[in-house]
Amino acid sequence: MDKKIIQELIDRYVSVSFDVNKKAESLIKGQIEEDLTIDQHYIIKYIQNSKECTSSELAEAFDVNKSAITAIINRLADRGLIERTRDENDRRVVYLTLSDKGKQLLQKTHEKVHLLVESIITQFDETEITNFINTYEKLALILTNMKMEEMGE
Amino acid sequence: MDKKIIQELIDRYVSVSFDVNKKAESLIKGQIEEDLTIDQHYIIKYIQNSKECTSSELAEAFDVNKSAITAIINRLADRGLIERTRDENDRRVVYLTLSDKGKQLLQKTHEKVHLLVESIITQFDETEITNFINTYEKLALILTNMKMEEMGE
DNA sequence: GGTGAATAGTTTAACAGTTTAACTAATATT
DNA sequence: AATATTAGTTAAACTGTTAAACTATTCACC
Repeated sequence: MDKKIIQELIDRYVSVSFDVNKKAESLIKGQIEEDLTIDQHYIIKYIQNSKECTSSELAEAFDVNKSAITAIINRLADRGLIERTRDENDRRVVYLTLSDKGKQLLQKTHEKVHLLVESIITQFDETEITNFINTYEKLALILTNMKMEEMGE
Repeated sequence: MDKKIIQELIDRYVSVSFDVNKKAESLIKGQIEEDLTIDQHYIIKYIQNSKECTSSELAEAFDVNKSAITAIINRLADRGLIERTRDENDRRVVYLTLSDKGKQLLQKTHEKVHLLVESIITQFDETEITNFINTYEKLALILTNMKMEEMGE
């Protein structure tokens, strides 16, 4: 690839990804139910989609210290959205699950976000958006590999 | 478009964008100089690229209240990275500029981030990445319009 | 089988970022 | 001239974050 073209692509990518992230985040904020923060929403969502979720897994997934997770989980547990259950075989481990209240909250937000994303996605033609998501997923894979290499060092 | 396909695309998009954001952010964190936070980095970057930057403009661009910007700018000004200058014609307005120290810091990070993004981008072929960025920019445009409609309500 | 290392999670202190509301100072409106 | 609007700051309260020290449990292995 030509050097100049690469430089231009880099600039465009850096700029557009910042832009889209900011705006998408602010749109999602608008869809979230009842005073949940965006981080709390993502934590709840992750717990729902994970089979046996632990604090360590969350810390790994969100790339923060475990104590940051403890703080968030405490707030959500205080509000009755999350429940903690000790593993009977390994009593160090605490499994996190959503309460019914937590599930309901997530469900409402999930539907709203889906509608929002749908209203955006359908403005593209199918080939374009499919290609886009395919490349996006390749990018995710590359980033995962880079992170793993970084860990391995 | 078929309903099922749309649903699948939505799920994939929501999932992959979360994934890429988390990982990209953590990679960028690793490139930032001297204890700047990622928000501080983006603020400095924005000030550099804007002609006559004010707190109000930053608050708009980052979608937060002006008082949040004041707090960040205070910290950066205390460290001598940013300077404030009052507008002589409208003395309510304060222009924000980078000090030499601030510019140097940004430059170093900028180079590192560029190298990082370059090492990623060059793993794709030119057509694919160009198409990807084109679509990404369309998406940015759609989100901008949605935000503007929201404001207009 | 007991000792030391590793693991899961919590606590605490300190700080960054955020919102809301009240405020100051300057400019615009009428 | 009086009133409203605008730019920015301050203060209080909260969320998210790290680093370091801690508890409780399990693992390794001699």
